[in-house]
This record gives sequence, C-alpha cells and structure tokens, in this order.
Amino acid sequence: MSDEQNNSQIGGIAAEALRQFIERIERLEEEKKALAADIKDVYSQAKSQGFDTKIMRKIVSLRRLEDQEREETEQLLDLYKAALGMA
Amino acid sequence: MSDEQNNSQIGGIAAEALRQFIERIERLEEEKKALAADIKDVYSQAKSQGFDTKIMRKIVSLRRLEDQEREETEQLLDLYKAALGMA
Amino acid sequence: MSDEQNNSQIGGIAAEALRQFIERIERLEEEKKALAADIKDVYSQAKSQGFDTKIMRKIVSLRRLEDQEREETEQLLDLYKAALGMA
Amino acid sequence: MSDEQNNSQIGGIAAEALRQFIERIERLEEEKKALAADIKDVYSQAKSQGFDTKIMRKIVSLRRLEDQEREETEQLLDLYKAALGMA
DNA sequence: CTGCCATTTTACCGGC
DNA sequence: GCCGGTAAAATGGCAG
Repeated sequence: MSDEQNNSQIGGIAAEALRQFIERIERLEEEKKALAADIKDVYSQAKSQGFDTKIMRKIVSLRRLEDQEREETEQLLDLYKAALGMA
Repeated sequence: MSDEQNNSQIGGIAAEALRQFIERIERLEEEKKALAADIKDVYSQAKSQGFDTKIMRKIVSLRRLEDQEREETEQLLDLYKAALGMA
Repeated sequence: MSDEQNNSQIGGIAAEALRQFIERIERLEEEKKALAADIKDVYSQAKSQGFDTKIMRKIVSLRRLEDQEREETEQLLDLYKAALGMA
Repeated sequence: MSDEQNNSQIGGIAAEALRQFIERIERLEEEKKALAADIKDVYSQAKSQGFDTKIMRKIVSLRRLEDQEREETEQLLDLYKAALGMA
C-alpha cells in the first residue's frame, strides 16, 4: 500500500483532506519564501550600486504606512458618507 | 513637468535608479502580501471544515524545521568536505 | 535629597517600582553580555588549537535545531492529546 | 564501548577536545537562554503592574547607549593622556 | 569593510 | 477588543 493511501486509513477521508490543505499551504509558503529572496536580491543590487539599503527600507516602510493611512481615511470617508445617506 | 520626471532632477540619474528599485521592491511585497492572504484563506477553509488550525500550524512549522535540519546537515557535510580538501 | 529618592517624586510610588524593574533588567543583561563574551572566548580557544570555528558553529546550530524539532514534536503530541480529550 | 570513547576513535584525541568545546558552548548558551527568559519575565511582571514595556525597552536601550558613549569618552581621554605623556 | 548570522523589535493572527 | 504567542522585518555584532 502506498504512503498516500496509508494516510487516509488513519482518520478516514479527513486525513486526506488535511494532507491537501497542508500541501497547499506549503506550496504557498514556498512561493512566499521565493519572493522574500527576490526582495533581498533587489536590495543587494541596489547596495552594489551605492545605495544605502537601511534608508531604502525606511522609505519602503514609510510609503507602506502612508498607503495604510490613505486606505483608512478612505474607509472613514465611506463610513461617513453611508451614515449621511450618501452611499 | 510631470511628477515622475521630477524625481530624477534631485540627485541626477541616481534618483531614477533608486525609484525603480523601490518600485520593484514594492511590487514584490505586494505579491508576498497576496500570498500571505492566500495562506490565511486556506487555514480558514480548513477551519470551516472542522480542522484545528493550531495543530495544522504546528505540523507546518515542524515540517519546515525538518527541512531546515536536512539543509543544515548538507551544509555541514559540505564544510567537512571543503575542510578535508574534497571540494 | 539623594538622586535615588528624587525618582520617586516624579510619578509617585510607581517611579520607584519602575526604577527597580529597569535595574533588574540591566543586571540580567550584563550577565547575558558576559556569557556572550565567554562563548566568544571558547571559540577563540578552539580556533587557537586548530579547530575550524565555522564548522563548530554549524554543529552547534544543527544540534540546536534538533532540540527545537524534538520540542515541537512534543508540543504537537500534546496538541493531539488535548484535541482527543486525553489531557 | 561507550559513546564517549567512540568519539575519540574518529579523529584521535582532537575529537574529544572538540566535543568538550562544543559542550562548553552549549552550556553557556543554555545559561544565556535562561537569562533571556528571566528578562522576559521581568518585563511581564512590569506589564502586569501597568507599565508600558515598549517604553521600558526604549529606556533600557537609551541607557545602554549612554553607557557606551561614556566609556568611549573615557577611552578617548585616556588616549589623549597617553599621547601627552600623562599616563 | 563586507557579508552573514543572531538577536531584537515589530506586526500579525487566533483565542478569550 | 485585548492579550498572548508566533512569524517577519530590522537592527546589531561578529568573523573573515
């Protein structure tokens, strides 16, 4: 009996479903990890061209924060509009 | 003059290069964020089917650790080989 | 009035309690720093006796990983037990 | 044959020396880890008494920085003295 | 002095 | 909605 089939013997069909969820998650995490490596590469390239990566990181995080604020502001505006029947 | 072109007036050509690095990083981070959301979704689906996400997370982290250990072992072997002139 | 007593004048009794927490933390960090120096020394000694510290560090980190894995496995078992009402 | 003696069969007496270095390091790291846990505990206690641990951490790091500066200043003074024959 | 690794800080997620 | 614990980002320290 193969390993794959073995799994489903333990908890019935549920074990197989679990295994598939786990595998999907692991695949997604692999991709996420790859992207993290890509980002690291970009910083390395920038560094090799004389840019200060610490400052770059600050810029990126600042812009991320600004985006957040903008979104929150918009959501707040939507809320106000809805409250005033301007939806 | 457009805003985009404005940037490159500050520090010469370097500013434009910097802008491109930042944008590449931000695009990659967007993708990473999307993957994180996907992973979260998978956990949600699993939960809605009655699986214990806490256990699932432990399983995932345990398997990740096993991978790491395997990698470290290989790296250690490589170091041994290099140290013994078997490169 | 002494400096030590001055502190407690600022925010009432809380300031004194805070001061004591901070001092305890600083003492503990001192000890931690000393241990880090000790570890560094051991590596230095080993190196002076011809050992490859890079390999040594890999060994140490590998064993640390193994410990972690063992702990995670136990935690996973505990979770299983709890989930099955075997707590 | 015991495990301990086995080790020394691989690379002669060196293997035993290596083993002892590794063990010393691991013991020291254990202690370091324990101290880290102690520090975490102190922060927890402080938190449970209503203190803001984030601010406390800032205080601790600021004081650490001040200590560093003071030491560096003293070292600089010593250097000047030595240069002026005031050692 | 540069890259790498450990530590530390920050953010996130789930549970209560 | 907070709080505790877990993963990611950022910083600092060390060896080469």
